[in-house]
Amino acid sequence: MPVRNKCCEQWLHGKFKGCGYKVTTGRQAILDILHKANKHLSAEDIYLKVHNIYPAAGLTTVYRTLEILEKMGMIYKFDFGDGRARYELSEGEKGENHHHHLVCTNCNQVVDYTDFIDKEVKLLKETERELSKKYNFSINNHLIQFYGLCEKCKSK
Amino acid sequence: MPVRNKCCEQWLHGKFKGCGYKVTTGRQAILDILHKANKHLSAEDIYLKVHNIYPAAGLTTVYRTLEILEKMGMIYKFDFGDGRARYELSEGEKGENHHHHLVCTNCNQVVDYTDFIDKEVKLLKETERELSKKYNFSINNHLIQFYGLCEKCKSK
DNA sequence: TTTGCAAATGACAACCGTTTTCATTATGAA
DNA sequence: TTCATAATGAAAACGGTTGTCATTTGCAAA
Ligand SMILES: [Mn+2]
Ligand SMILES: [Mn+2]
Ligand SMILES: [Zn+2]
Ligand SMILES: [Zn+2]
Repeated sequence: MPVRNKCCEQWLHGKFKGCGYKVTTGRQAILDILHKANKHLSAEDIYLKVHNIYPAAGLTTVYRTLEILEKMGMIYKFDFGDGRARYELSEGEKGENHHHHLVCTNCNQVVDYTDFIDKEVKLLKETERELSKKYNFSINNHLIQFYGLCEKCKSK
Repeated sequence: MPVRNKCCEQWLHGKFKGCGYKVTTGRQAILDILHKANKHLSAEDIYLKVHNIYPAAGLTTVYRTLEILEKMGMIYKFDFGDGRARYELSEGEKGENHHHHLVCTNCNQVVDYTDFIDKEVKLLKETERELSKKYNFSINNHLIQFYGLCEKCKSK
């Protein structure tokens, strides 16, 4: 029953109840792990960490919780090409933590970047608008990843 | 032994031999399917089509051929989130067929677009340059996908 | 053309991340 | 505290992909 982010508990309860979900020990532990992690965790990564502080937890619950958290918009799910999904907190309903990725195709290291997003965002918005019109899509998200070799890998 | 793109055969032979690969009936059939397909095919899609014109072919060979074609830069491999990889011809070494995608999150329809790429390319190049410098990455590819609802799905 | 050998192949099994099943347990409203 | 129901964990199932291995094929050399 370890809940680190006491501040969020009220908000969490409200958010979960609003969606018809119960706030359980396992779910709190998983959210806590995601809050403390600054990396892109796989389901198993999360399972192992949760298991440390709450040994009764099972991998199935991790998958189920991640599924509803994604559905609620609280986390993002990514595929970096290594055969397992990665998860990352979106920091709220509006995705305040939205960013893009730099992926090393050799060692799978992933770098978040937000530095150049301002310029990008302008063009993305425009592109979204034009694409929406032309193809009759209602666009509500995008994925941008750059692939290459990280510092270590390119020097080999 | 059905080879539709006779024109490419010479070039194909050279390209394969240059990489130390043999030109086999199965490989030709797979490349032929990819040439004629204007959609994003899964390994099984390709297997079924190949099987029609060359019944001896097996799924394993499809996977193996796709792997070397990707390594050679002749095809792109994509993940649109439905649990299976999709493949698409890159039309040559330099990837002349590079484009971006619009993905319907409801029915998984995928639309290629190149219309607005010119403007995008300019910014992408700049972003790549800055990211390369800042994070010491050598960038050689990118993935851009917009997610939303297609015409049919948004009207439900 | 024939030969010889390494590369390629196909049937099948194994792999592994994820999902489903089902009997048991925990949550939260009354 | 009680109770209906949602959530859970263990285990099995699932499905796309990869590995194994005996057989076949491409193709260079003779
Ligand atoms: Mn990230
Ligand atoms: Mn495409
Ligand atoms: Zn690397
Ligand atoms: Zn759709």
